[in-house]
Amino acid sequence: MPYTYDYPHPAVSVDIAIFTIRNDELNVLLIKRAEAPFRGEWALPGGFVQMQESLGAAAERELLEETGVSGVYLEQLYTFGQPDRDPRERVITVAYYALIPSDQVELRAASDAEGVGWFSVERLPELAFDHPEILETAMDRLAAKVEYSTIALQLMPAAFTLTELQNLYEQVRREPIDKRNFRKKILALDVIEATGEERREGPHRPAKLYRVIDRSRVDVIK
Amino acid sequence: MPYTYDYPHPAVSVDIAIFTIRNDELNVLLIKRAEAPFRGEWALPGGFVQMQESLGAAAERELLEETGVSGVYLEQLYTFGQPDRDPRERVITVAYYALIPSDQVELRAASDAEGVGWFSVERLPELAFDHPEILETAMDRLAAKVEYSTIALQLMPAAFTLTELQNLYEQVRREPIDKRNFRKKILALDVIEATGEERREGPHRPAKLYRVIDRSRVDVIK
DNA sequence: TGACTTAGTGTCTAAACAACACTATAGTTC
DNA sequence: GAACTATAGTGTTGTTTAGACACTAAGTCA
Repeated sequence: MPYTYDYPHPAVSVDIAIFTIRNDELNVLLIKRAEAPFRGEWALPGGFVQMQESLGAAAERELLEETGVSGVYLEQLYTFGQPDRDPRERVITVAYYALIPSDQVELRAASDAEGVGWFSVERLPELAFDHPEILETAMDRLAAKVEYSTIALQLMPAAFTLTELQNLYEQVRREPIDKRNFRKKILALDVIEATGEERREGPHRPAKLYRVIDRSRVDVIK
Repeated sequence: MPYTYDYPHPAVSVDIAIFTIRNDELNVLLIKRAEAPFRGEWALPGGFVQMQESLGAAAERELLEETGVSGVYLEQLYTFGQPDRDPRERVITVAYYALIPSDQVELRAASDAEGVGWFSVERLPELAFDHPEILETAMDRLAAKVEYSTIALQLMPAAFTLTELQNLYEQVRREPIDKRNFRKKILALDVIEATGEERREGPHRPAKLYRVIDRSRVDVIK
């Protein structure tokens, strides 16, 4: 059943950079393309926007399909529309990025399901289309927001140590942070609290565990 | 000549919030709609993206058509795609905003040409479509960027006084600024310099004039 | 020449940020 | 059980930045 218009229309898709933390490293979810173009190459998950759904709803739908999660941090990133970015037809893509707490990652995607994989942002494969540019834009946005908001907490699991949190900040910012200054600052924000538990692992002093006080909030700081 | 696709495609447009300063007030350019829907109401200038042009090129084209200017600050803002935002068909719009130095405004739009007008952002008319939301988003972005960059200088003419510049900051931020602190801070950035001229107007001490050192640069500060 | 109006200038206090090193506590080894 | 190892945890000081605050300067005009 064909759809006909008086003048040409582009296709519109959403693509999502889905981040989480695995093995203390920032990871992004990629899909192995099963069809041409770029068959066999890795790409950001995405799909076409349905006519009756909003852009945000399309992004949520893609996120749910690929990871099984919903209700996590999801933000529109940028819209990419170079005329030749897809060799088949003109496709304009509205890119989003999502942050998933590392304990909410479904086994479906976490296990090495065929054609889906988590990749450390330090060791990315070749990407299809203009997805390298999209992913770079997402990482730049994330790095910028980490500086002036509490967005990084959206990646933390239900309980975590301050060392793990500092490690995330250091990865995103790509530079080391002083331990004492970091703890002073993050605790002064009053956005995390000690759970009272601690984690023992290895021949050294156990670390206190913390939780995010209000997961639904991302504060702008300063 | 109809264009046919196997599945439905939305239309894609760009809309631009074009800002300048007129009479010491932040102004935005609006177009009076000549056709339905929202005939006779004011709207942001915009149009459909051509199949062979990039999104940025479409925005530049619209900007040039409406104001006669090019080469000014132009940035993608956000993409709006609620399914019902246009009653005719599904239209997804990629919004941009532009900043025009107040001495580059062409008479065409500056004069009260039929169907085009500059409006103070303090006294806006009713707007068509979801353009109130788009314009609010643009003003929020501008206010945010003024805080941490030198973007405000993109609105200043070739020569201006520090009082005029401070006045712009106060309007965008919607709160008064201390004159001495403002001058200290802006001069310490080393992005403007005295022209050596001064402006005499009215029964009081003349004001020194300044110019932007490098118009093409927008620095992120701090 | 005095009144009026906007331009222009400096100091002090408080807060935020950056640099910096040692003690605590668990597990493991001998 | 003493010594070793590895990571957790903790304060102070100097520097920089931000904010509060009031008077003098230099034109025009009556």
